[in-house]
Amino acid sequence: MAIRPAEQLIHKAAWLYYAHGLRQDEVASQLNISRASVAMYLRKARETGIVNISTSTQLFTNDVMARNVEDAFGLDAVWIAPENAYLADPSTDIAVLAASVFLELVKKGDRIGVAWGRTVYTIADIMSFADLQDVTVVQLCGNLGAPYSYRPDQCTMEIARRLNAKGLNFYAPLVLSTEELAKSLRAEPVIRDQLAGIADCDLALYSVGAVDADSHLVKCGALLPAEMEGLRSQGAAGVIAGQIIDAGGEVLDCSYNRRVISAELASLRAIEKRLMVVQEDTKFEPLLSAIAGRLCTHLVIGAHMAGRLLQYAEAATKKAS
Amino acid sequence: MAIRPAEQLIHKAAWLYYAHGLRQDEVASQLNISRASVAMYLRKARETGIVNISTSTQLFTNDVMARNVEDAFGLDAVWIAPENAYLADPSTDIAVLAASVFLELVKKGDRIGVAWGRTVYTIADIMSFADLQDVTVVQLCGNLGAPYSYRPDQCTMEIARRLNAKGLNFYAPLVLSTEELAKSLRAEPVIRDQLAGIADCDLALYSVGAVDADSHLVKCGALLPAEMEGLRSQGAAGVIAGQIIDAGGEVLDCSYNRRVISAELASLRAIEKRLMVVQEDTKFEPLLSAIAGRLCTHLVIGAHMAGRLLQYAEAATKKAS
DNA sequence: GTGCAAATTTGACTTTTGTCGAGAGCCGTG
DNA sequence: CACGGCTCTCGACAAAAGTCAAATTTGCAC
Repeated sequence: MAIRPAEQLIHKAAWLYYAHGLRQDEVASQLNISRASVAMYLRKARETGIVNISTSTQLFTNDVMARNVEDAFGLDAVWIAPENAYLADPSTDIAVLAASVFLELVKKGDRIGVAWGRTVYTIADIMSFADLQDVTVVQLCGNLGAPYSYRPDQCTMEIARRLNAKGLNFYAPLVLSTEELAKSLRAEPVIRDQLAGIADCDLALYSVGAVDADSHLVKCGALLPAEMEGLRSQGAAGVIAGQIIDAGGEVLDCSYNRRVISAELASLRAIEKRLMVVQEDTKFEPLLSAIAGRLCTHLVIGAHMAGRLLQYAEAATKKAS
Repeated sequence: MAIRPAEQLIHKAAWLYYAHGLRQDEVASQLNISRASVAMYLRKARETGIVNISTSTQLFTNDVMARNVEDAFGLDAVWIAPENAYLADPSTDIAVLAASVFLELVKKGDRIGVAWGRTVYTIADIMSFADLQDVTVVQLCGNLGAPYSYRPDQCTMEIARRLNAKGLNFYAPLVLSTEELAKSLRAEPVIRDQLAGIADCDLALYSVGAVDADSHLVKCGALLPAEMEGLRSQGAAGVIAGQIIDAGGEVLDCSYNRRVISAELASLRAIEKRLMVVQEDTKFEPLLSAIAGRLCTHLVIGAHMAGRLLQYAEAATKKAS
């Protein structure tokens, strides 16, 4: 794509307006266009990441509670969205915060792994645009036709689009009907390369799923409610990138997991920054499992969840002493 | 400085407005303050770097001319401000561009070396605020009481202030009256550490000075016009961080240079990214010397200067063939 | 060339934002 | 405790930015 003249104009308008601080009508007269056009160009500039407006997330890290959670669970960084707060929809607040944190963690040239779920898609949806060069977004797990609009490949592609980055999709289903087929598929060069490339990521973005009938795996038909219940009694504690993990944060030994095409937990752990975002309060145990399995170094949660984590940590300390 | 309640409010207002996209009156009602206060908080948020508005400098790197200059002189990156352009004051444009480029090059945790001069001070003055954590700004050369408001230490401190970074000043004059004194001073632990720390910088920001009666060195009384003229006939071609360099970009062997307290050129060359900004068209030869001495890897200049550079490169190529 | 659809641009209008002086609250001081 | 000096806050007005339907241009197939 060559630099179209329109693009040039957007750049110039954005430059004069944001860098030089001219008013829209001044920009308009400099470029010999109407002010309305300038307004439109500026909107496009914001939407395409030519200008970047980012707010510091300091407010949320400076929180004493965040520090405590970091210390108690040995995490690199924790952000806590105040839930009692002044917003209509508190769960959106976590996603907005997560999007800001995510953008703050991304560096030029990074390779980013993205998993799938309602949370991740919400983040992708509200994330502002940026113009990162040389960034690659890779999908962490296979695809699943979802009844909703957030399929794994869509999460990946949407985030790639927002960052002006390259998106790398997984050309495989998340779960297959037999273990043999899954094994063969994993051996396919295309898939194998994709799986191997996951460990090279600099940053991962995912949430953790609950093991219940409301799970996406159930809603998307990958598992029946009864199967899910069965897995739970076998020790299933959470869902990471489409895989079932136990309370220790390890892959549960079950047929389902063997039929899944997804990132190996070892590959995920090889990623330096693992950003986990948890919106729902019901995901307390799944989150504990993920932390236990060292699947998360950076965490974005709500104030209530943070409270529960600290309470849990305190109880554990007391018992130990 | 503890987090004052006002600061907290600024953060919240900025967060609701910029991250959540609420209108000012909505923010006002959420926080139970008047809309006028919100507007004021938002201005403060922008001024203190709590929110960051940055425009992509792509427009200027994508320029064909910039690419040509990069290739012709083996530079890592070149930005060219269009001088024929739509702006009242073209020389400001270079400084504004330089400030944007500078902010784009700075990374968290960086150590930044800053020299001194009208250009550098102009950049510091128009640079927008940012909230970089763990950034250190160090002064590249000794101090000089200037008749203007841009003393070396002020350049350093102003940039540090804008970045919300730590500023490290040089507690020494730029030039001493005897070589012996300069030598002793350089051996002082405080000064020695400072000088040694320069090579550890990740980024340097400086301009190059001309060898004439208009030079800062003359205006600030470090050198008499006649002395400057004398140095010129001895091969002086430019001024870098208060030192005289020859056409090859090496330190000129002269008494003045031996009396100066400033970064060694070898230390400067050890800095990965050396951002040089040249506003005045008269600094053509000095710039060539600086490039010859590999004192610049990243360059911000005006279109006219770029034209002269390319013309020069072309002539040199022709002569060679 | 001609006609049509899509994209772009514009002027007029509405909404949102910036600004300023007045007034309220706060604190150390005489 | 009254007094200035200080900062913070507010209401009202002016300025700027966003929006939309209509007009214009552009691109393209025929």
